[in-house]
Amino acid sequence: MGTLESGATLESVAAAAGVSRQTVSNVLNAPERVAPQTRQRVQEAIESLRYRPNRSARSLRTRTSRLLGYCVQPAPEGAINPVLDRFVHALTESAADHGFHVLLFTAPPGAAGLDRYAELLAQRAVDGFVLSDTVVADPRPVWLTEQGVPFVAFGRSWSGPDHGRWVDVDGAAGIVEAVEHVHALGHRRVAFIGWPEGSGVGDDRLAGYLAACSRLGLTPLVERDEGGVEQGRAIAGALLDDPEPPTALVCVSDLSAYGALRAVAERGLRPGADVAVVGFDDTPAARLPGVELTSVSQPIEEVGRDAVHMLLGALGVVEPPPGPADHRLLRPTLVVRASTAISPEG
Amino acid sequence: MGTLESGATLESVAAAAGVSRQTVSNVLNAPERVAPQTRQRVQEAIESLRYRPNRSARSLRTRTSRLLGYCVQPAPEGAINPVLDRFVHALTESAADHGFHVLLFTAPPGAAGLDRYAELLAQRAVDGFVLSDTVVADPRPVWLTEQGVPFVAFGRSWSGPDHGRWVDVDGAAGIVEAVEHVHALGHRRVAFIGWPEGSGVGDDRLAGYLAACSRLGLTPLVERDEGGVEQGRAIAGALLDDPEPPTALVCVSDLSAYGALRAVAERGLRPGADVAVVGFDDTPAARLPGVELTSVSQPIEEVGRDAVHMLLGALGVVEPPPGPADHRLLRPTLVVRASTAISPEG
DNA sequence: ATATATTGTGCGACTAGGAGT
DNA sequence: CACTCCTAGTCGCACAATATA
Repeated sequence: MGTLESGATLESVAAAAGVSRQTVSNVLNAPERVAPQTRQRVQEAIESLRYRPNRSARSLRTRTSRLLGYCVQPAPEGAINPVLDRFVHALTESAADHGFHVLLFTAPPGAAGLDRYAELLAQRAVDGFVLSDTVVADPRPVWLTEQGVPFVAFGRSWSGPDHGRWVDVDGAAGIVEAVEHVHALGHRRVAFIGWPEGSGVGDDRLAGYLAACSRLGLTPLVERDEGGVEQGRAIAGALLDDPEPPTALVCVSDLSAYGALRAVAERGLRPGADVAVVGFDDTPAARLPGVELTSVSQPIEEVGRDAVHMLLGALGVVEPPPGPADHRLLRPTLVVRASTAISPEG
Repeated sequence: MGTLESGATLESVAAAAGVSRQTVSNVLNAPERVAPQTRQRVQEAIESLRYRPNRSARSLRTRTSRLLGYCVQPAPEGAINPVLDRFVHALTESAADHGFHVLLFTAPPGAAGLDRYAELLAQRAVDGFVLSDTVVADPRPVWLTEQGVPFVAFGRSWSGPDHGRWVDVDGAAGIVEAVEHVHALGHRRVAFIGWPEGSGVGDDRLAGYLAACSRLGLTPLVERDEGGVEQGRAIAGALLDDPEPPTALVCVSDLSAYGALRAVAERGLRPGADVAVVGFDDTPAARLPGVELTSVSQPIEEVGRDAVHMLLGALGVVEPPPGPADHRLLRPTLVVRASTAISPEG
C-alpha cells in the first residue's frame, strides 16, 4: 500500500494538532492570523501527515482551478519547427512557480473550435487560456474577450484592433538584423523570399526587409511562394539564374532557406562563400554540419514565461510586471553560421 | 458579459425542468433510470441553460479528476527529434475521447523528481500518469507501482523486471528491416554506428543489427559513440578510411546518420550511390532535399493512443483492448529515401 | 413487486461571523 | 478592544436509502 493513500484532510490534521479545521486552513492561507506557537504545531502535523490540500475541494470552494488551458495543434505535415516542445515546457515551468498547471486540450481550427473552449469554461475546468498558432482574423481573441475570459496569445491579432493580451516576437526587427548582417559582409544585391501576402507574420517580416533596404540604400527584390522547401528551391533557383543574380537570399523561414541552400548548391555555388542565405526560426536542422544555416532565433522560452506572467497578472495571482500590461514584443536574435560566413568578392 | 457566466447547476436545471437534482444527475450518468419523457424534458433544460457539470464538484464527490499527468522534459540541447509535439497531441486527443484531459507538469530527472509526482497524487490532481523519456533504472515505474498508482510508460524498463504497463517501439525489428533493406540492395559490408553499451534503447537496436547479420550471413562491424552529429561524422569517417570500407552505414539514430552523411560527402562519395546510410527516428530534417535520409520511423501517434487506452483500461474507464494488458510492442516502419537509393557495384 | 422520482448526506476545503481570553 | 481561535454554513455533485405511483 502506498504511503500517500493517507488521504489526510484538514479535519485529520486539525485533530492531530489539537486545533480546529479553520486554524489549519489559516496556517495555509493566512498564516499571520495564527499565533506562531500554534502555527508551528499545525505545520508539524501537516508535515507528519504529508497533508496537501485537495485540489478539487479547493477549486469547488474558491471557484478557481489553478489550471491554464492550452490547445495543442497537430504538427503540420513536413513540420521542422518543434516550437511546442520549448513553448509548452516554458509555460509549464512558469505556471508551476505559482501553483498553476497547464491543461491540454484539442480543438479544430477556427470558429468550429470555440466549442471546446466554451466547454472547459462551463465546466470551470480552467481559469484562463494560452493561445498559440494565432492566425489572421482568429476568432478566439475576439470571442474570449467578449466572454470576459482571461487569456494571453502568442502572436498579435494582425487584423483589426487588438483583443486582449499578447506576447509576440518582432519578426521585422529580426529580418532587419539579418539584412544588416549580410550588408555588413558586403552584399549589395539582397533578395527576400517571402510568403503570400496576408499572412500577418510574413508581412511583418517583409516589412522588416523593406525597411532595412530603405535604410541601407538597397534595391528591394521580393519573391513570394507558399513557403515549402521545394518552392523555396524553385524561387531561389530562378533568382540565381538571373543574369545579375542576388548574392544574398534572406528567407521568411528556414524551410524556404533549406530550399534556397539546395538551389545554391545545385548551381555549383557554395552557400556562405558565393551566396549568403539566411533563414528564420533557427530550426534544429540549421545547425547540422553541411547545412549550417544562419537564422533568426525566436526567444520561445521567454515568450512562454511572459505569457504566463501576463495571464497570472490578469488573474490577480501575481503582481503584473512593469511595462504595458496587454502586450509584449520580444526581439529575436540572429544566429550566424557558415551560410553567411564570408564576404563576397565585389 | 459572457453567455457562459451562467453558472447553471444541477439545482437550476432541475428547477427549470420541474424535477429534482437527482433526476438531472441520472440523466447524465445513468440515463436508463429515467423515463424517456422526463429525460427529454431534462435534456432540453440542459441545452437551454447550456449546463455542464462542474468538474471540481464532480471530482470531489467521485474522487477522480479525469486528468492524466504528463511530465514535460526540457528539449535537450541540439535536439532534432520533436517527439513531444506528436506524442502529446496523440495523448490529448485520445484522452479527450473519454472525457479526460492531460495535465502537464515538470520534474527534475531521476528520484529527485518523484516529489512532484507525489505532490500531484496527494492533491488528488490526477488519476494516473503517462511516462516518457524512461531510462535504464528509472525510479518512477518502481515507485509508482509501489504506491499503487495507475500509470503507463512510453518505453520498457530495461533493467530488472517490468513494473507496470508500457508501450514501446520494437527498435530491434526496425534495424533488422534496415539491414535487410541494404542487403537487398546488394550491400555486404554493413557497419553499425551505435551508442555506448547500457542505454537500453541503443542495445536493443544493436541486437537487431546483430540478429540481421547473423541471419543474412554478414560479418558484424560495430562502432560506438556518444550519439552526436560530430561523433557520428568522426566514426563514419574512420570506417570509410579503412582499406576495405563498409558500403552501408546503419545508424542508431538520425543524429549519427547526419554525421555519417557528412563524412561520406566529405570524401567525395555520394550517399545512396556509393555508400548507403540509414538513420533512426525519421526526424524532420531527414526529408530535406540534399539530405534525403532513409530512416526508421516510429509510430508515435499509435504509441500515444495505446498508452492512453491502456491507462484508461487500468482506471476502469474503458474496456481494456484485446491482447496483453500490461505491455505493447509496436513495429516501426522503414522510410526509404535517396540515401539508400541505388545498388552498389560489386 | 417494478419502475421511477425524491430526499438526505458527505466529499474537503474556504468564508463569515461569533466566542473566548 | 485586540488577538486568537472556533462553530456554522456553503460550493456542486453523486451515492444511498427512501417515497410514490
